[in-house]
Amino acid sequence: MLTIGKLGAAAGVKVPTIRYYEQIGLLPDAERSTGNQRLYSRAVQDRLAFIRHARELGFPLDAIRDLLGLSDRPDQSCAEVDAIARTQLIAVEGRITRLQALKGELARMVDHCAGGTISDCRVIEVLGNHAHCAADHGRHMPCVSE
Amino acid sequence: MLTIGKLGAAAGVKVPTIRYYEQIGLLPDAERSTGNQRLYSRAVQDRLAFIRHARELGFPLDAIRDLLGLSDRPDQSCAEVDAIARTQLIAVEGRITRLQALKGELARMVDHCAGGTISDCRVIEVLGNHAHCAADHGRHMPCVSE
DNA sequence: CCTAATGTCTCTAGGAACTAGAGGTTCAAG
DNA sequence: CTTGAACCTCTAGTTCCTAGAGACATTAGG
Repeated sequence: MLTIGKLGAAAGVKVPTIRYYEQIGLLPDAERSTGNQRLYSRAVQDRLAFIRHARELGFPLDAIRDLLGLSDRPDQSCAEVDAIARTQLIAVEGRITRLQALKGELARMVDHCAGGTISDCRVIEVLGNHAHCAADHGRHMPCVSE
Repeated sequence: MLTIGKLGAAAGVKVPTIRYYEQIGLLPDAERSTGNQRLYSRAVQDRLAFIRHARELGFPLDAIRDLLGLSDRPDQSCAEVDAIARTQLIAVEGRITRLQALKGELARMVDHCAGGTISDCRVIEVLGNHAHCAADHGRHMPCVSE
């Protein structure tokens, strides 16, 4: 059994964040030592690692709660998880595309910067170009940039 | 010239968010009509679209402020700009790396989920397992954050 | 065994980036 | 000229943490 500090170090999550996750029900109420300190099993460590990764990758806590809820009821069909994962996959691909455009522009600036000025900075155009958008906000809000 | 509502619709940003961006200095104080309503040029629309995209990609407002600064001061010497661009370039590369890791994991989840039940999916393991991380944050090191 | 350092406890408050609401004003269509 | 949508300011709430205060618990060294 791990103390909260060890757990946090192992999962890369700060101690107050762990207590916060418990408070909002994302982690179960921890067992306590005789001195009232929280103790955690390996299973909780996995759960926390999952939450941490999912957060890092942009899932809101509500979505994470859903995913965890699904894996807490292991006899259900995968359809729902599959749908969530597919949706997220498409969004992630769009993000990567746009980040690569931005990366290209930043790299260009760093290259061209040798001794000159930035009069030709085009970062705004690079990310302003909706052609690189994933489908997500293109559908609801038409891209009116021209 | 656009009203705030039109601008918001064009850029996919809610009206109160635009006023908030003005308040914190991310957008310039808008010109006003005779009736005191905000009016926006095409340049502001591009700037707002940029902010929106950058936010979507997970940049904090401070980083966006830096990025916008690159194009706001086109006559400035390269040293400062170069530093900002390099810093942001590293952040972008880190983001891309982690997103590619996520993409792989989501693809894994979709594969494993095909037609099965959740007990086969092992959702927590897939995202919780550090062995599949491209961005290495081993058990004892906190994940690299930007 | 005692003590000092470190870790943990609860609780409250703050911060980032919005978001929603109240109560009032302005604009544009009929 | 009226009416309803869109706008104004201001305050307060939301999400997801993060930091601090003051007190109790655990552990390594002497």
